Amino acid sequence: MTVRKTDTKLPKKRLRPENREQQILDEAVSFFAEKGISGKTRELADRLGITQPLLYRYFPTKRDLIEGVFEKVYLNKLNPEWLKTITDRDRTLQDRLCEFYRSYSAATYRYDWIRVYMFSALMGEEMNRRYTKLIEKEILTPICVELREHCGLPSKKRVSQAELDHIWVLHGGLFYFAIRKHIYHGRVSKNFSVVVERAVNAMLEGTKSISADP
Amino acid sequence: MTVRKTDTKLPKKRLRPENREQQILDEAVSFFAEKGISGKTRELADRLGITQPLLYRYFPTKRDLIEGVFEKVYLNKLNPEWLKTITDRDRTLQDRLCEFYRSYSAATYRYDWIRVYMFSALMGEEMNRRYTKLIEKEILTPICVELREHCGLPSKKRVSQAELDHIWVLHGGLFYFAIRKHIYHGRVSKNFSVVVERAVNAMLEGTKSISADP
DNA sequence: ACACTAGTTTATCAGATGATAAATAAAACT
DNA sequence: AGTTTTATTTATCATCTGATAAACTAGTGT
Repeated sequence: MTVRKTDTKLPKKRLRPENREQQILDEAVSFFAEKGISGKTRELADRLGITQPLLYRYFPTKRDLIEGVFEKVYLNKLNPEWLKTITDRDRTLQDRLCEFYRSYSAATYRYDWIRVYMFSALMGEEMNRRYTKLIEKEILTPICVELREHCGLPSKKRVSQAELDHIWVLHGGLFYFAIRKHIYHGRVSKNFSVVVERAVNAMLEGTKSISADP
Repeated sequence: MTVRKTDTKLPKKRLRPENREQQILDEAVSFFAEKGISGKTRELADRLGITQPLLYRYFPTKRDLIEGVFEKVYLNKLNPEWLKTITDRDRTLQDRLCEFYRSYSAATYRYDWIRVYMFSALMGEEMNRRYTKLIEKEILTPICVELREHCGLPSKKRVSQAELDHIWVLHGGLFYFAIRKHIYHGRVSKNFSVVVERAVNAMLEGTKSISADP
């Protein structure tokens, strides 16, 4: 069977190194997000419309490419605005947390991000643990402090593991929405904001309520 | 360098097919949970102290072995007692949910289970989607019904996606505890029961509270 | 127009890996 | 004990896959 060359194939344009590297990295993120880290370099090259050895001009080993993908996904994902939002006591905590999760989810609850994140976590990548610790320190601990204030509790002692775990249930519960969507491919509400509002509202009211009596 | 045969090597006992198959399957679960689905058959055989071709006597292909692992992990994981616990209106909902999560977490929040579950999900395995739907139907929907009762709301209409998503935040939030522990290898509280109690209590109180005013 | 530079392809390797066939030996049977 | 059966190993294959080297050619400068 003869192959008809009727497809609109662009006359193989050459790219400048920096552009080609970016192009490869972009496609690699979406490729490995879909296929997992054991995705084959030849298949990635096919998607890019280039030959497999060309990858090795820009990334000496597959591991280097994967690391590029990880970096691209993990890097600069902590927006300094978030801490400001969370600690802005001129607004209600409900309001602040909803805005934070609106912004945070827009940044991270994406197909590529969620999946690469989970693949790297399963691989035991150091980068993942570092990120989780950073979230605890820069986001969850401040939320715990604000939560104390919201519940009318004193805030002298260090935020405990129990307090962190309590807020992790909300944080992880909302993250799990993205897992259900992008990893389980299950049915989820279209409007995530509504889910956030309800969950945050219930958590705040509930936590205040149970902090009162014992 | 000569190898000293000083190791206490048992004189290669033969197993009956059913025993050997079970032994392989048991080790395969823990092996693939750790290494992921791209774990090599030779390495698995090494762990078992057998040769790699022997695996193929019991499982014609690697895929068959993996499917055995999936089945072993997914099968019979839905305890009929759970539904009874959840719907037993002689007890407080707080009490019922805490007991359910105690039992549910003991059954599923295990290193092997959580990881194989996540690997299979990332592979887009049908088994995973089926399981998730089953959880929604047999566990989460009943909880939503009980939650309506708990909040003094009427329960005529069908449980909505919004209601499911709300309870998914709790369910996923608690599941996320296991993800943090077994996938992220992060620091978590020793006593999961305490986390459950607090989260369930806050959710129930909070949801009742926000169901009252609007 | 010619030569040079460097981005890209072609050809190929070496090791890994899933899988198979034949040889071996432990257990079971007579 | 001798024979048969079959669990297990040894040897090996075909293919895949990450990686390398050399050939090729589009673009650039003179």
